[in-house]
Amino acid sequence: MDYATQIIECVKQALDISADEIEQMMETPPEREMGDMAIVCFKLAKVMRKNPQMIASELSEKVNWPSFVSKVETKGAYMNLFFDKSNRAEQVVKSVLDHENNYGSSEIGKGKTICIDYSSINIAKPFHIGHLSSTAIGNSLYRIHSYLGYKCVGINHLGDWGTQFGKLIVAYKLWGNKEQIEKNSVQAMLELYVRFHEEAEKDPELDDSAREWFKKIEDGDSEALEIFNWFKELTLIEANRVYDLLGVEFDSYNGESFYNDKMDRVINELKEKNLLVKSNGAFVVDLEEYNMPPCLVLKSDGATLYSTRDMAAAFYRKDTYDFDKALYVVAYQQNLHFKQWFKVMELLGYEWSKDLIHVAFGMVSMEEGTLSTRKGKVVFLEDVLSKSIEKARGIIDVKSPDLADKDVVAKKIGVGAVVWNAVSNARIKDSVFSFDKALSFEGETAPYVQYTYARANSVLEKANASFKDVDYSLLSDDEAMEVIRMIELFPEKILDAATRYEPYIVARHIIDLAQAFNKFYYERRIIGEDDEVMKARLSLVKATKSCLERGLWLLGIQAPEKM
RNA sequence: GCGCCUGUAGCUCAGUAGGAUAGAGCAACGGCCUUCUAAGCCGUAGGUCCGGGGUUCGAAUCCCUGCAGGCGCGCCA
Repeated sequence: MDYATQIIECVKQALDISADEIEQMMETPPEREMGDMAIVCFKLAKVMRKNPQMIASELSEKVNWPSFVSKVETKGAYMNLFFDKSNRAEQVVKSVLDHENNYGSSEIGKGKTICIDYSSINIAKPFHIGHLSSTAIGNSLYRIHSYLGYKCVGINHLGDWGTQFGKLIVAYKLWGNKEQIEKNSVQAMLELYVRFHEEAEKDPELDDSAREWFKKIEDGDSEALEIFNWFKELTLIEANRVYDLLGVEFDSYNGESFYNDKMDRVINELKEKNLLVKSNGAFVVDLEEYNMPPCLVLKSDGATLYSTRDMAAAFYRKDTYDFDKALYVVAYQQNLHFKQWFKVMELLGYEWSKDLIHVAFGMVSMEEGTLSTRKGKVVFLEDVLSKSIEKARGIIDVKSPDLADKDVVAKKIGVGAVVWNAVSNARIKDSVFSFDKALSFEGETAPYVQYTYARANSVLEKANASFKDVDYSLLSDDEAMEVIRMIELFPEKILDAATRYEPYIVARHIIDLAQAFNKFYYERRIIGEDDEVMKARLSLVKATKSCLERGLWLLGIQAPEKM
């Protein structure tokens, strides 16, 4: 039984209220000096018709506190409980060391499946910094949920369908050549795309011919398909370089084109259930009753739309994976889109429509304005990563000239610093991209956590100690206790991150842990102290190291042993 | 016009399902490397929690309203 439930039991015996009510009164004090746990008595004032301060002081005497509570202090309406330090240190540190690689993991997701739709890049378009959020957040949610026992299915819902491919083929046939595309890949495709839009302004006939070529793709024309598939292949080769750098993997690359022949079910069901109405030549589902504009399902020329495809994909995923939840890690610009088709699924009568979750995130813009593929105003993610790695390498050359595997370490740090930008703040926040910020290695950053990790590792390597018969009462100093407090909180932070689909909760927490550790490291000598003290402190170092590594891993960031 | 989101230190952000004196990082200033990695640590300074009402013993947090910014609103995705 954990501390909280034991305390609840004891309080319950002295007071005639439910465990739930007691739990609501409990909280962690803002400052460590105030104790390890607090019970707030304001709420009792009304029921007991006494002032809360008196209630607190009377109650503190009345309750028969469990043995691990070493002291109870009342302060106003607060009863502050202090726990026995060695007991607590032992419980926390041991549980990390006993579960070296899975502290904080659980089985709450056992037998459940979660589909996560993330990254979802477009074919023939650059993999730019705007894709970092979806990719990094999705990857982190994948890891967090896996850690909690869920079976995850990572889906890269490729944008490989639409008239833009007609445009691209037209542009390629008019101004492109094979060598150039082979050589510059997506960059060359992007140039063709940009040129198409420039020329199409002068010559609107280009748009017609683009539509024709897209029709050819749809109809399976061999020349059209050959070019299209070639572009797709080249784009994926390039994207995979970035995914390799990021350490991101997918279980499926089924994108829009995959669902092209799976639309009938959506249309038929909507017809059967009388949800489809004709409006201005197109077919829509009316959502006025739900205070939303109509959801377009079929264009007036009979072609399907984005929503249609998403619904077809949802059916396919439910059939194939039987998910308990399906997450869509997609920018908030598409809030309405998701709200609409989720509602349509509900109207179709599928109770699992409640399991469809749009995990929205904020916009990344450039200092000079928004990103625009059409104008070619983009920053390639690969370039950002390369620059970051290069910067890390430069710092290593100065600070750790004797380090082995400099390039490997530089990669971990450089990539970590960039990924950190996407997973360290609440998803919904907009951000403006700048190299200075993206490549920051100081303060609240991944390199800071990585540095702390490497530091901890270095101590452990030098000391080379055993962890048998540790006297945990030697970890009673404030700095050690603060580290212990952070480690203790780690598991619930992971859970919190999962329920809110917010990786930043893990990120924030490992920063707090790293800060606590660095202070401990600075204030308390580890090696060279009395043998028993050293052993106790080393076990705390080891536990910290393990938590930092797990935390970084959950965010999709690697931890170098040395840096 | 309607809908959704955001507004906390100069800047970037936390603030635990209303609770104790609102916290970090960056930038600024001042300290700390003959001892375990200074990518670090300590200190100083910096706040009308956008404004105004309300609910409550108690509000950055909940409700109403105003302001500012962002996003979205039928044949793109």
